[in-house]
Amino acid sequence: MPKVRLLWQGATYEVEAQPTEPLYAAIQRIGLPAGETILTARTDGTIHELSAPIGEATTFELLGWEAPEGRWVFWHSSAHLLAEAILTFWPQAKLTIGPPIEQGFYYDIDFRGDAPSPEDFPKIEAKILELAAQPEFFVRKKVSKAEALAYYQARQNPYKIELIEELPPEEITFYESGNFVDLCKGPHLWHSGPVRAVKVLGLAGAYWRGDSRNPQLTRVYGISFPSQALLEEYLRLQAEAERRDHRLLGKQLDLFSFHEEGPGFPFWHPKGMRLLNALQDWLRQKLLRNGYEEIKTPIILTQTLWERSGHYENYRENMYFTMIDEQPYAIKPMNCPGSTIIYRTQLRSYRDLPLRLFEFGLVHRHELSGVLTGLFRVRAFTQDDAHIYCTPEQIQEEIAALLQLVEQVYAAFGFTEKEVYLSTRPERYIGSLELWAQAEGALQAALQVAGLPYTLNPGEGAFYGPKIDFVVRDSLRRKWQLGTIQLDFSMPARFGLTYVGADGKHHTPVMIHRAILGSFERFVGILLEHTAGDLPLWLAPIQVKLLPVSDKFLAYAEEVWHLLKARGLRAALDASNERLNKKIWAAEQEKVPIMWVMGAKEAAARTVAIRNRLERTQAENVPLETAIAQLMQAVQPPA
RNA sequence: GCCAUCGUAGCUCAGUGGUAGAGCACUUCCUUGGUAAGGAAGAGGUCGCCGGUUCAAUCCCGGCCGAUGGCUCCA
Repeated sequence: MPKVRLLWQGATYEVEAQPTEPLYAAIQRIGLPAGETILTARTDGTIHELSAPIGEATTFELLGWEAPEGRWVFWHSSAHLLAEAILTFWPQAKLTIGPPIEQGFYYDIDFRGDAPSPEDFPKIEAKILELAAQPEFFVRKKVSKAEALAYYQARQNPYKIELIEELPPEEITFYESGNFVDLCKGPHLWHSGPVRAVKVLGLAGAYWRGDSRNPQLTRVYGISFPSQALLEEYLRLQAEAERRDHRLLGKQLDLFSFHEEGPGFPFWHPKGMRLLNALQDWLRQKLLRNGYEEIKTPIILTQTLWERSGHYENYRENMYFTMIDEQPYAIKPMNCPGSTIIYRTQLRSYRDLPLRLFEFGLVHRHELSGVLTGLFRVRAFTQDDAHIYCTPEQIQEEIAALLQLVEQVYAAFGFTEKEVYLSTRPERYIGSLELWAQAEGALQAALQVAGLPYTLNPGEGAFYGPKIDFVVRDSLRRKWQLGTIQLDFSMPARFGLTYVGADGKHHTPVMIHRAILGSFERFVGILLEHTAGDLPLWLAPIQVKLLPVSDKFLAYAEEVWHLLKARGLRAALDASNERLNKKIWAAEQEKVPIMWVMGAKEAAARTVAIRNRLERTQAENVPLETAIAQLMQAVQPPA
């Protein structure tokens, strides 16, 4: 009898098995939890259902909830349960497609004018759990095209018929579970037993095949879990994310606002500017220490410049245009063309390279009205942009230095968990194959030297060069793409940039576009959600708030206030005629990290009582000079 | 841009075919209070904008503007 190897939770099992028997039988024979915590399997890089015959494969990696493939299959089967539940209440509904997604699943359904509403969600959820508990076995059935068509013609479902018409006739499969049958290629769970918690999340309009000329369907979103505890954890995270919404925090902390007078264009309030400036000052100093020079280029430049750069051809829909003295101009959507103009102001030698020019450049982009979202998607933003001009040989060293810089910058905000993506030459590209090979090799080598694990995205690079993208995870483990490093073989040539090499001849430099935070506006939004508004001292708009116990001590408080301001500390004074409790409460609402309470004792002894919000500590009778020195120390930004 | 929902005081929200309310914030007064909201009074809105229906519209209808969620995850 042939043997197969099973890998499960770090252990390897060998078991005798017939090629014709289903995988779950072999798994069960050695006492492993097939169909319970084991959800599916992988062999040769493809998912192998537990109910499928073992076949010729000899090694199976068994996958549970922790594996993305495990959840994928879990949610795919859950989508079938959702559809089955819905058909029991809305028998007239026509199913279309119901795939798993990154967080759950959905099913697009034509309800024929009688769609469910959120009040119906509980009964749908209850029905799904009832079906799941039976449990239902997912049985794969190969059917002929004629059978398949007949089935859906009888059910008057034009969508499924359309799908079937486009499928290769020999590859049509149905999945049966309970009384439910669905056209589906799988893969699925062996049975529905592990589905123990489910939530219908919401409804959305979606067009058949994503085309607005097609009928409008109702998309029902859902998510399911193998335990109630996991569902509750998910709901807790959702609620937490809602609580941390940067749009609410921006209002609560009085940082920025949006108005009809400028949709998608943020208005920064005084406290928001303090934060934004602290961020920019810090990064500016860091870049200057790292071999960069700062530049600033105009916001409005002639249209001919953008024609030359290629933006007019490729990016026009996102650009704003204007006329000056009857000449067409454009508002810059990117900073690179301006940077190249500064490069060209001198004859550059290879000795000048690499030349690192950074610009906190304000760019405007016409985003579709429907996608604007707080600071995350705006129509005007400030990039922490830089362009590095170097020789092809210098690429690797420059990238290595950049990787270090990126690491340091992210660490300064507590973004310690990051993912790196390397995108390589696409089908449509410019530049020589040799240059591409050298550049991709340099990026790869730099990543390897830095010991950074990365995901390869073959063919996903820009047409003008390969790139590295950085994605960080915030405190709720949500992903945010921040930085990007893009090699550019196109623009230096388009703008005729050259440098004189050691051989005395002119050469074309390579241009590295790079942003670390991406945009300051978006980054502030991410930082607010990451920290729930509890910004670190070095960024806090108000670092310390002075709370006199009564207005008898206002004079002392004002004196201290001036001392703090003179030292460049961001201090505020609560001079209101309120009780201490109220002042503390108000400062808490503002999320002020440090409060100094001062009353009779303090005024007499020239001390302060320090309340630290984040550390939840209090210190009494701290001499003023000591307190100031401590504070000066504490507000120091990271290196 | 498309679909759905929403738009009432600075903020969060309640409400009605007969020209509008609460809490917080704001102003004034009382209180001078020691670690998360002291008390009282007052002021504040052409109910997003434009048009229509009606004796009468914040409410019903249409258009526009804005916000929110979704819209390339294809059995």
